[in-house]
Amino acid sequence: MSAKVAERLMQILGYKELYPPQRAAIEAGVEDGRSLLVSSPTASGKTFIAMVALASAALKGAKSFYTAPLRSIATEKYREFREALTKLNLKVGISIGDLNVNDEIIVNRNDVIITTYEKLDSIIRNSPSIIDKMGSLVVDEIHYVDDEKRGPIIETLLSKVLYRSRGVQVVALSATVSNVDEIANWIGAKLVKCNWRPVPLSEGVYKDGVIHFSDGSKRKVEEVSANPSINLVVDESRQGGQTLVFVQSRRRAVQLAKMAARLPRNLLKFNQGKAREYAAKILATEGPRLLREEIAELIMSGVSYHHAGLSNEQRTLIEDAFRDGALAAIFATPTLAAGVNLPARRVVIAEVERYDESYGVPRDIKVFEYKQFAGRAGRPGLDPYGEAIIVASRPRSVRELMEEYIKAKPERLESRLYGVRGVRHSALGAVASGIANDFGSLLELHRKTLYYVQRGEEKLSQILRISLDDLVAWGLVEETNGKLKATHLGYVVSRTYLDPASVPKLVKLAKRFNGKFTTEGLIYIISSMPDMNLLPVRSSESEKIMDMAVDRVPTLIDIVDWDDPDSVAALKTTLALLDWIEEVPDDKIAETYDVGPGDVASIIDTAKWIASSLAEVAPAAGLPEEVSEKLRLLSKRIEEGVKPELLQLVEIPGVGRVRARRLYNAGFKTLESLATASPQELLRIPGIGPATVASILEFFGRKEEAASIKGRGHEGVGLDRFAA
DNA sequence: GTCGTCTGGCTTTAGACAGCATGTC
DNA sequence: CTAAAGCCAGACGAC
Repeated sequence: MSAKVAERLMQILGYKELYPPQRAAIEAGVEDGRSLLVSSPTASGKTFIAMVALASAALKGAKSFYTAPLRSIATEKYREFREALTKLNLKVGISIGDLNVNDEIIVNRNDVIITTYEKLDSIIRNSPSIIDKMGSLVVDEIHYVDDEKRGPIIETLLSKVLYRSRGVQVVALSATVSNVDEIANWIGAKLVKCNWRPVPLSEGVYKDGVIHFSDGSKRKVEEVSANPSINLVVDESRQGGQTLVFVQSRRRAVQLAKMAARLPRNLLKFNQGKAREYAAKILATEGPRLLREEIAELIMSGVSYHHAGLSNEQRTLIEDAFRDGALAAIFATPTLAAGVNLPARRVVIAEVERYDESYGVPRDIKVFEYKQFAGRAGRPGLDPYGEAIIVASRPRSVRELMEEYIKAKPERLESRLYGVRGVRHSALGAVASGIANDFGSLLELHRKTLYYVQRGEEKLSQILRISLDDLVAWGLVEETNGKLKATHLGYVVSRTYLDPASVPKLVKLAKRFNGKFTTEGLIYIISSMPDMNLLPVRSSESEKIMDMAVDRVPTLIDIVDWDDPDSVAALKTTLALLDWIEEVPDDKIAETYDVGPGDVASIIDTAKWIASSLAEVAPAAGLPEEVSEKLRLLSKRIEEGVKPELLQLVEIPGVGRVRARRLYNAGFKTLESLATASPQELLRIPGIGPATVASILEFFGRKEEAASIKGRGHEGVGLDRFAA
């Protein structure tokens, strides 16, 4: 039966024939549990190969796992897999960090489980025996091993699977890189390498009004604007196609989008009706009003920008708008290249230099990154071809860029496990979950990393020794007679998934606070943890931050190390979070701290995770129980963005911080007082409409009343200015 | 003296995973 | 280490 899996999937998906890499993968034995490394361009059908592997193993009664670097990718694949695999009577589940689910239930109830890397790592930590039931593991975007931050997770995650079970089928999917054979060797996989693309790609360099394609052909572009990228957008739009323009800074993305929007109306082709719809949807999102209006206006002109300063909702809307033909172009930072599938006929790489923080100078992007951008060119089934065009900046010659990028081979993938941070994390997880119980087994386990394959035993052993010594010194692991065992604290830290280095940092700061933990003090501790992501501090800004601190958090003045930029950034982040839980409107926060709504959302998300994790860690680290309670409360407040008195009210679906405050101020201070409120009374409160009232009534089980309210029609969303 | 413009120096610069609880988009 | 654009202060010039 297993040999038929691919055929059955073809039928389900309506495929008539397979793409070359798919055929190659079948021939190589995906259906029979062979481990594979599939290296082929974007959109060459790797998802189908993943499906075949997952389904084949699951149909034999084993658990199949699919793991990816981003929640958005995981969600996209979840929908796709569920759609197809349910028809084979397989159950598909997803477990990622922002969904409220129990991993064990998800794993037990489903045949195919979709996760992010970290989530799968965490699942394995909590129950390593899952590996024994694992039939197939698909690791998507495995080239992420080369990522400074996330790479070590993939390596050590995979090392645990490879170490514990020789039978698991690992199907690794990768973009094209030069050392694929080495990667295949690492995971013990057969290499399926293929450069075939579903849509032919032509690559070129644009300079002084002419596109020089790599095949020698040229195309003259009318210079309607002073900006080369915009000329390329207009040129493509005239031919009826869409363009993605990749830039290397947010500001640049915004600026170019605005420039394009000022173009004479007839130069860009896009669906104006749809554009209006999406502009209205953007206006209805959360976040600063000015920013929403700015994007809405841009969309009305058929363009938008796209970067991580936007909220996820806004980003998704912009992507949808592009897919729907409402936009002629998107000007994006590299987020868009890494995320969900969003192809365009033309891709413009507006600049190949990017400022590099670690060196303090601009550097050229990698060939690999260029190929990732270029991979977005050409929509399968829609475009006869795709184009990737690099814009030559003034000092660059066409030939230089052609040699350095278009004709160049992508770089090797290098292990990033050289730092102690990743190894510490992995070692603690291995010891706490019982996968390793002495230095020997720990070393054995880490021999299954790419780092070992590339750097050898000596270096690995050194890093491991240092990491272990740290863990012992911090009281997370005990080493007696060569046997390793996690302490209670070690178990807790491992389970929370915090960086083990959080512990010494927490202990040190706790001492500084001398037993007095105020709300701002705790937020500062949260912001100082190694896992926190901090708001950027401009050099001209530190004085302003100091003034605000004197005013608002005088207790922190002596705690902050003013010479340490990270400490100042933690303070800035603390102030923003404090505003958030004091119910300052989010657009006000974004403005005060000069960041986008996406940045605010990001610190909130991280802070609430760290807060609740620290609540677990604190007692184990010897801090009073009351600190834990405060942290738990704080985590809730950060999640909802409210003062303590609103925590009850925000439990109601449809009631967030704003509506809760309105209800509270109208006298409904508790759930009890709301439970018996009359609908008419509630409707009189400004900002509380029929939909909200219905939701409140439903929450209290007053179904009939809720239904009668719902019947009264909908409110407009206040988007009249865009209504034709 | 006041206003407007030019210029040179200084500043800034991408992204985003993880816990817990509960029968799940 | 190989950039480029915004911003601001100060210089300069016209009146």
